[in-house]
Amino acid sequence: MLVYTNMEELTMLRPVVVAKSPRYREAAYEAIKEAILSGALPVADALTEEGLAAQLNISRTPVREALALLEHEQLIAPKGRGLFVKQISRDEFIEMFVANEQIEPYLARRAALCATKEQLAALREAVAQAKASACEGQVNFAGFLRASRNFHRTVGEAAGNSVLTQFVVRNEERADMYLLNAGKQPNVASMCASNDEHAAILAAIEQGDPDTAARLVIYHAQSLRLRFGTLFTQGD
Amino acid sequence: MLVYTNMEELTMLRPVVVAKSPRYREAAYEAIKEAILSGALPVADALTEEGLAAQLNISRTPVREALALLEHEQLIAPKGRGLFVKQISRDEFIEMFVANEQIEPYLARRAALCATKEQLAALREAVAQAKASACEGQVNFAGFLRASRNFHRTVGEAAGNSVLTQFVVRNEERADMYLLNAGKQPNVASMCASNDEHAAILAAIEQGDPDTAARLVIYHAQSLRLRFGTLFTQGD
DNA sequence: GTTGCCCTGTTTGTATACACTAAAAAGGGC
DNA sequence: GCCCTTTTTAGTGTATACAAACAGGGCAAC
Repeated sequence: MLVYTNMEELTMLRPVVVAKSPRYREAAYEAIKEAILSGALPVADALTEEGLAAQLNISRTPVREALALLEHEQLIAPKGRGLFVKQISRDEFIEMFVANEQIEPYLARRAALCATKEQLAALREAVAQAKASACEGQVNFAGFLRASRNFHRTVGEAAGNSVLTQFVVRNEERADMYLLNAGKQPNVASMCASNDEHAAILAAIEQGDPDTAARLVIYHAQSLRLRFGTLFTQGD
Repeated sequence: MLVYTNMEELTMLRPVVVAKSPRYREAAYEAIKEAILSGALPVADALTEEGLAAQLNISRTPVREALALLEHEQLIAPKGRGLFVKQISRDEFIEMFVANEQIEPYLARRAALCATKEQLAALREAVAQAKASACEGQVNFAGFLRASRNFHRTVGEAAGNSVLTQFVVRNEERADMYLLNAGKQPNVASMCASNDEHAAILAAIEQGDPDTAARLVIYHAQSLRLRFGTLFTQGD
């Protein structure tokens, strides 16, 4: 009862060890979110409380609470009968992109002024992880996106604004869902280029150069717009 | 069972009629959130599931789910044993203030370009409501804050970015909690001045003047900083 | 008087039971 | 064979039951 065993057939949630003080709600929340963000849960299938509970080897109650949180976060949404992994629309994707564009230059600027040694190390680690997922050996798109999110999260933490950081990360989670599920997997070259831009931002932060960091973040956003091509029309 | 009756002694949640399709979770969420944002729930008292359930005349299950959502939203937080209305710290308040400062000029600019007639009417209504709560008759601080939030929410909706709008509104909800509970009630003159600035922003939006709208929003933020006085140090 | 321990009551966290709803499936008329 | 009606059934929403954790108080020992 402490570990959910993946005995079932449908989805493959990553094994999760539940903390000793049993908080199954948290564990279910993490496990389902993880499954969504790694693309393991097909968007077509309904998420039934009972099915998830069986897979996690717990009762419906904490699963239900976890689903309520995920729905609140708009990672899942009711559609007809049942809850489904949310199909992010193109318009929502653009909204989230624009939102982060407004915020991230500020965060990068602050990060260049405030980042600690540990945060710089975490940024280097995120860049390395993304590189490993995209540019070395087998391509792992979900892993690349996760590493990218960690990069942005750490920039936000370094900037010392947890409110903005959480917002940016949640936007990226949902934007990544769009990319994962909308058949928009970019080619390896794009992923590596994006990560190179992260590396450049990191360098500016390391040198404590807020203007360059902000400028590179804006350049990064412009590059992404070019890569996403037809998603954006001029003027957005 | 359809209406919670305020028979109990402790708090005074506003009467809420539950929708016909009984979704008590939603009703409980709205009722508790409403009570928090109107200052009816004292921050000192623990929110017990059973107590709230008794007041709402429903069982613990939907109350518990509503509390989980509110905790996720950081309107309430566990402290020792039990959940409490969250005491927003000065630092968090500043974070939220800075966050909105980054975003609202953009929203005002877009609103000036895109607002519909209905949205302009809603903005006028919000300004009038705030004026009525602050500058006419008995002062109603919670009502003033609610009307201000409606103003910002409508600007966001007019800008056509629901992601940013929700973020801004949630920040203001929590910032207003700080103001409500930290003994920071400004005087009537400040409230009226703030609302006059809203009226000026509205005028710029009505005239379809994005530059002026954005400039006035920035001025509004600066004015708020001055009114909050010692909360901010230079350089934030 | 103080300190440590146990007991008790309260509250949470999870499981389960039950009612109701809506989708799916079976069956019958045309 | 197709469409409409009826029945079944899968799944949700809520209530309740139960176990475990924790706080507080009382009591005894020092």
